[in-house]
Amino acid sequence: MRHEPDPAAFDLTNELRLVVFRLARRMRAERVLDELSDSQFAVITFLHLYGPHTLGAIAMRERVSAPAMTRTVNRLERSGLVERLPDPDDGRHVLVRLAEGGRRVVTATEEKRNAWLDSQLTGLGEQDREALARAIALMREIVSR
Amino acid sequence: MRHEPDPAAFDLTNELRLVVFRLARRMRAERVLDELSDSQFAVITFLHLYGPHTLGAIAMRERVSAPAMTRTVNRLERSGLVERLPDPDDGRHVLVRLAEGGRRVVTATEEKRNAWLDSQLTGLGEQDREALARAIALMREIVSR
DNA sequence: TATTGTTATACTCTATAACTATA
DNA sequence: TATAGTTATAGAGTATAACAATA
Repeated sequence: MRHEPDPAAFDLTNELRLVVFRLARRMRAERVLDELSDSQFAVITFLHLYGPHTLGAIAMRERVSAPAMTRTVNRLERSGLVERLPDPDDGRHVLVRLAEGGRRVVTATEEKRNAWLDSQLTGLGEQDREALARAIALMREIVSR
Repeated sequence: MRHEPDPAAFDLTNELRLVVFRLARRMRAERVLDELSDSQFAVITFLHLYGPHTLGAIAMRERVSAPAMTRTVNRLERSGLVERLPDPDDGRHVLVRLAEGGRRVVTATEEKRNAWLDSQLTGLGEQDREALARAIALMREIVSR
């Protein structure tokens, strides 16, 4: 712990927290399918990033109960966005895999959000881009610890 | 639209999107009260930032229906986190104001999140801090457009 | 008449407990 | 016996429609 608090350092922390929440909120508003709940979208995004996982692993990652994840996966399966597969190594496991429809929703949403964000970043000078790249690297390090 | 896509610019956009979502998710995990739902916490955070608002204004800001906000405010009121006040200017309005208990929850959560984030930022060099400050300014500009 | 908020009703998401199938 | 997932049940969040109070 720091014994002499540094007001400038605190401001940096506090403002980073605020702006990250606000930007995340703004980007989340860029949607492709309004019918898809946040929980459902979080699952297909996770599967798109990290590949097929067992139902329990997804539930743990999303910090919801197994029954809640069972229902979320049921909805996604009925909508054709994910598939259930048997695990050849352990008959108790259910592997959940992104289906073609799910992949399309995730990529279309990513494209829409990137397009919005990109439009906000146009016209940035080289120094701004470098600062942003450095800040992104710092934030990546923080979240991957 | 850009006719010759710039791969480096795209990477910057894409990685900013990803890291902002991840950092927001990680910070959101730093909680004070597990019993408080996301909707409830969003309301008291909004009231803390922007002061008392009518029920309808909060519902619009949070993009939920008025009946949904009525119920959320009911819970918060029963928990002693907010208060309903009459609007002297318009008898149809209900002003919702953060109560002392709500203020404590918001500030304790902010402090916990800032403490976590600050601990992740310790040891940063001057150049990193400058890059971060510049990136924060850029992101603030984006969200306030 | 139009607006603000609440109540009525129905559906979704969530959790805990009980159950089934597999290890 | 222990573990992974599903089903049963109940509580909370959400929406639309109908209503009461106020402008």
